[in-house]
Amino acid sequence: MRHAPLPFDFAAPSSEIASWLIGLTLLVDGVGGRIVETEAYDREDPASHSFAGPNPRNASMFGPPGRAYVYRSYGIHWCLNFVCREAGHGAGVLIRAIEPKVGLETMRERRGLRDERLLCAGPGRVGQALAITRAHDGLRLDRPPFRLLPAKEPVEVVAGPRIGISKGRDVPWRFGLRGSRFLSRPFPRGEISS
DNA sequence: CTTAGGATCGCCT
DNA sequence: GGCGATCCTAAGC
Repeated sequence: MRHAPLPFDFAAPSSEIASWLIGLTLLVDGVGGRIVETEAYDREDPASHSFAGPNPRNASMFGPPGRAYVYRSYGIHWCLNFVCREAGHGAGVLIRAIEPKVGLETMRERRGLRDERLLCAGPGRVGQALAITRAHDGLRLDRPPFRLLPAKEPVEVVAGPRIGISKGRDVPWRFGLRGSRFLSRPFPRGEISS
């Protein structure tokens, strides 16, 4: 597939942006790697934090696009999203897995692990490896500490059902880099590619 | 390989 | 009081 040029328009639908992000490099304070797994969420989406309307936790999801929405998962993990659509809409893309490339030792220390494969294989692990906290909530993605870099080569993107949700399993809004060994989980065989 | 339980917080009914 | 856009560890097959 072909990537949208950077900087692309975060006002696009979250399902499109989620697939565009696969293969791009994300750095936070110079640490990170290649995005290999994302999930899209939208307002009319029972699995989305925005489904029930604005509240203090999800406020930045209803803010301007192109910013971070950071939430606390299960009271323990920090998870990073990119806000999509127009301000007030309530859409976003969850960054679920990254192929570690830059700052490997920093990420190993933060995670307390050596195994590269497990450093960023899941949204909570990404948060820990990139030291995401509430302080990042609402920050612009086109400025430090964030950096989003274009892919060097075209990538093959696969899609499938989202993980860890009970409602909204019907839409294939999980996207991944085909064949990557850094996914949080493998994609079901024979899934759609683009 | 799969399954089960605990940690721990914010918003919901 | 219940339930998550999760992860880790331990135990079972």
